[in-house]
Amino acid sequence: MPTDRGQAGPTISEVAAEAGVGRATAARTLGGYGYVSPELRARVLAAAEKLGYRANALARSMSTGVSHTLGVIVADIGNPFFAGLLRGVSDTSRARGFDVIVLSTYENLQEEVAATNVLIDKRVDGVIVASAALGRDQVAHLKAAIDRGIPVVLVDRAVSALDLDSVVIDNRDAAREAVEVLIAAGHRRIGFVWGPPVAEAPATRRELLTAASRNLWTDGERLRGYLDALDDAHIPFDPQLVMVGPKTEERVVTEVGRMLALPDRVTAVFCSETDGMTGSLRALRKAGLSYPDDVALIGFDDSAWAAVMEPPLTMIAQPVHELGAKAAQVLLDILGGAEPAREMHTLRSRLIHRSSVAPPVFRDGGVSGRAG
Amino acid sequence: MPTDRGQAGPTISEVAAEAGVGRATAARTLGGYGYVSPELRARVLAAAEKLGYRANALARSMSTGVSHTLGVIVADIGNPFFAGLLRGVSDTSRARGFDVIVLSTYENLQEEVAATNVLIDKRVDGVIVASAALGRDQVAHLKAAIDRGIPVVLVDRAVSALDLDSVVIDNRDAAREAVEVLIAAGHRRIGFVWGPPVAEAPATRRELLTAASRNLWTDGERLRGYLDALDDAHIPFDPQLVMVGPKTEERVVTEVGRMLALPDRVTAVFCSETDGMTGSLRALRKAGLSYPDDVALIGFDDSAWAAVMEPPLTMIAQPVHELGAKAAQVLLDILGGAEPAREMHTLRSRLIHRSSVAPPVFRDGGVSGRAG
DNA sequence: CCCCCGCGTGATACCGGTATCAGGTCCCGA
DNA sequence: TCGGGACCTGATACCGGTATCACGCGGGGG
Repeated sequence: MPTDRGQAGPTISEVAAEAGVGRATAARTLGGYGYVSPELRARVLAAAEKLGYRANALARSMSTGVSHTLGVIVADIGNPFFAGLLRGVSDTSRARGFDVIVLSTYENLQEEVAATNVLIDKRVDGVIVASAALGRDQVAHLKAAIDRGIPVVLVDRAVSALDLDSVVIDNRDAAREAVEVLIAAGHRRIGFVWGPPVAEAPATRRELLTAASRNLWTDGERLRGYLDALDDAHIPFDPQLVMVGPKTEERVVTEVGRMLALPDRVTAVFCSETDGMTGSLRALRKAGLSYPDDVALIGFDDSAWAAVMEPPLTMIAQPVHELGAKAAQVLLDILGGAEPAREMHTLRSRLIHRSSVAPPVFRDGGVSGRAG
Repeated sequence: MPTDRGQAGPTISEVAAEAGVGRATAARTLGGYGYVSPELRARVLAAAEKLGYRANALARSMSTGVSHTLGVIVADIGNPFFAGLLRGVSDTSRARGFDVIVLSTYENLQEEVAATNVLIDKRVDGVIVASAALGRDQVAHLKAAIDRGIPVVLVDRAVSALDLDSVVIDNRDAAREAVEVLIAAGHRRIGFVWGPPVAEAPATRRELLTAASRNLWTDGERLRGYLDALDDAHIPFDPQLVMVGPKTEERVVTEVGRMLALPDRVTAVFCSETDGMTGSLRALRKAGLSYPDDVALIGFDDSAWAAVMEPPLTMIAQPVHELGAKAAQVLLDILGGAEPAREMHTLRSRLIHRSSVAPPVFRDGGVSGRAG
């Protein structure tokens, strides 16, 4: 069926025939390489225009070995954080002529491996990944990509077992700063809505740190920041005040409710993620408490909503767009021939002071902290 | 440099050589077509395993003509609405073995055309697009894709000039229902945070409708729903109560502020998008007003935040994930050989009644409506 | 006047798969 | 014993580009 050919659009040979020149001449003209006399060039261009010629990028990639496509692997494309990051990646790569294939892993390493294979098969030029990998035994898929000559840049999460460029924010500092603000306001019973899914609640600080190292890099860093601030203020660590387990809003509600019901209850809560903040707010309401007087609040991931809450919430804003943009830039530079720096590019987050932090109030019949 | 070959991974020929069989035999084994004796099959498989063979999807696409890749064109990948939609697309297409290239247009038709061309060039098997196109003169790029045999499915926005499958929500009904709720509560001065960028504020209902037809389909539908509800209740339309122009949060703040400052001020506000609601909330606070008593509020695009506001907000929840999933499903079915239905698949949105709607209060020295 | 060189063009070998088809082997029946 | 057919296997022509190279033609120098 010659009609089928019309379907998929004209090829370079058809343009050449139409223009009455050789295939190679048409190819040189349309491909923009080699020399073609102005006269023939004009004829080819006219023929291409007439036929509506568009180069087949697949065929081009076959012979050049470059696809002008980047692969991006994130936990969840539907999460506003990753959506913003993706926008950063997408904006800067499009500006340099690259397109993006996005794959979500839902924090599942199997999916991450599968995603990597898909990208290898599709011969992307480079990969940006927010990896869930931790130990040396979990990075084989990324190593495989690199071995095949596909540069990999990590984003949002560093992976110590891999010596790669990674673009992250100062998670530890950000968490420490937030908790310091809480401490400076006089709080000593500070709950932490954390949430890596661990087998059982860690009882000691050591167990907690172990759990942290077995989980997402960002979570580990934020926990360390929390601990840093406590240590500096000589506030003893209390395992009852950190929530572990899946970070669903429902669980946050019950867990924060628990911390609020403790005899020596929490007077401040620090949330490690957006869902943490909305969950905490529900828990507060359920307990008939309000902020900032009954409990002070700081959370990760600012949004337009946080600013219109009454009172407005003090939040940590991550530079989501820049995170993605920088990752793309580093990767594109490597593709452009730059030597990989294999370093950690740390972007600064920003603590936005609004009105959800106030000093703890000492209620009748109870002391809300050991502050003296 | 034979080392370069090692870089990109082994080819089928190398596997064949390693296994000591012909290229075609290795291809049949690895490609899973034709017949190969168990013995040779085992040898090929072993060789492939040993060499770490992965098929080059580009080469495969070249000869089969299918890329197992879908193209998705949205306004803004960073927008939570599209991010959720994209997740729906991505989930269902991955389940069927398709991957996704995402392009953002930022509501710019030029970008949409460019995006379409990129997808044509990369030979995607199908396209899902939330198009900004309106008239017959703005759909050439989509027609071109279809002419080349690439099926197109519209999502979120229908395009009347194109007879295609489109997956949308009941925008008009949703808007009408929301405004009806406001009217039922006794409101007659109902502001509409709308927002298509029009040259100058339309003074009449007719001008407004004209403006609507020159803008995003969803916006037009929502405007009609607003008007429907007003008509049914015999409430005269007042152009002062609908905000036009770019829907940035800043503009919403000033525009809603204006409506609030009117002599016969607004007692309820209906917002056509997330930014509309946060902007309205800021405007309220600025005016020293609160909801639901001073002004009732209903907005589009529910989020976890709307539920934790105090009082919680009554919102319209769009089935974002389903929107994307359904679009992907329709497209994939067409790719699977199904005849395009060329119909409008309308998904139901849900009005979530919370506590931001109350009857208007009649204040000292002024009547807030003509309700008697 | 002829040769050589350079320029412009077209023929062609890739890239790495798919898919068709020719041909070799082996077995069976006449 | 020989012919025919079924069954495997491998050679090869695509897909649509890129890039190398050979060739023909024209002009300038010896």
